[in-house]
Amino acid sequence: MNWKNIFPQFEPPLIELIEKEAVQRSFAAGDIIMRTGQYIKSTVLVLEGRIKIYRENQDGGEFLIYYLEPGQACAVSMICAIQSHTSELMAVAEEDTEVLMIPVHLMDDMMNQYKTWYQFVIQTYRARFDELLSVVDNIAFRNMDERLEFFLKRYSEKTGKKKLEISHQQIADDLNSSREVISRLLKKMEQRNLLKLHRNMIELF
Amino acid sequence: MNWKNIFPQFEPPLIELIEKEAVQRSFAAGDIIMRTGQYIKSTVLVLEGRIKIYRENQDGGEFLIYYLEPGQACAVSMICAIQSHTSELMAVAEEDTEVLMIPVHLMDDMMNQYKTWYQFVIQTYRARFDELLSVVDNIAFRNMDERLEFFLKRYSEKTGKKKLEISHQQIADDLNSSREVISRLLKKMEQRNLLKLHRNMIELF
DNA sequence: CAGCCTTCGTGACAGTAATCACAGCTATCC
DNA sequence: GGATAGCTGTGATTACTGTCACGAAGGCTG
Repeated sequence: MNWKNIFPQFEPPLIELIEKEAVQRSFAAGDIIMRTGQYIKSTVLVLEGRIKIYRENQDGGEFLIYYLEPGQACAVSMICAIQSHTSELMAVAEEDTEVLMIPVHLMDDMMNQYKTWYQFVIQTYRARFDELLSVVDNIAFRNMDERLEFFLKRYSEKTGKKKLEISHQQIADDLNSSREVISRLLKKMEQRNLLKLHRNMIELF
Repeated sequence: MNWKNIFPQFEPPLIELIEKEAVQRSFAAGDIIMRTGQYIKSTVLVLEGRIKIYRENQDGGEFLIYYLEPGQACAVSMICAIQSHTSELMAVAEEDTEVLMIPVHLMDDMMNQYKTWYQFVIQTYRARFDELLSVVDNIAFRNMDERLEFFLKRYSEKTGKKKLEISHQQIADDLNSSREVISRLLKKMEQRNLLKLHRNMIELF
């Protein structure tokens, strides 16, 4: 696929280098791209699809941090890559996903030689840091009802759809809550005329 | 003061540059170093003392993110600096504090020219990102009692003391909880023989 | 010493969310 | 069509936390 349209900001020599050295790879929906504690060998750029980045704790609980979309990159994989650390996060393909994997050992040179790459990396750091901060905001200051509204809004923006094909259980998992709580809150939102509930689908107004 | 000992990893030409261009500044305990929404003009390196970085919400709630110690730098100020964004966090001197302020406009060149600076910045990003992640872990997965234990442990490590001079109210603020809750939990911990309570002081065992 | 402020202890109550229990409903697969 | 599995709705109960109320104790100041 023609990935240059997805990263139009990259300068031609950088594109050439990536073309030569990077590996393109496909993941099916549900595939695990990176798991907690795994050693990182590549920086991941998303070309197509959607990747869910989440935190996992020992007793099976999970917690959504953010989604990665085409044109975005995994900040963790960059930072870890540069320092050869392991990842502290899980990454799973939410849809069928295409990524470009750039070997770690190229990172240093790329940072030095290609201004557009350097800017992209800095940009990525900041964006992820901000998203992480807004996650903290939400769990620290908001109740589940507000967090749920925020989640649905974000999900709709990310997928570009008003009809969200997602089950209550999945939402509960992402918010580290339980299905019953989410069902009840959704019901209340339906009564407030913010949305309409269907099977396996939530229609936002 | 001789700050070179605090950043021994910097290469000599970088030290010269900083010596020439950076401004050293003192803050008294309690001074606000950076406030939410403020435009950032300098990157802050901590020489002495301790800076508390926290998030503030509209109704006066606050939430501790992390502390900065001598030898550390504010990742936010770096990212924001490079991109001329505003800060989303508050920074307050917890003790009398000395910092070095490096004007924003030098950042790009420093990143390109000084390997040790580049590494320091990357290192800082990663460290702050990780700390932020552990904050998320705590509020997402842990109850107040565990969060309190974690807080006390971290506080003790950061100050290097077993006798923490801090009031229940201050702890409650940092954890975005209330004084009564903290008092009760501390009492329980005292009964479990983990610590001893005094006025304005908590003695860890 | 008397007044005052801050800190701390504790009981009572309320609201949020997690958990358990169970029932109905839809879709799919033999 | 009947069995089965997954999704949804709802009540009852419980645990945790935040809020209100009030009192006691320590320390500071005039």
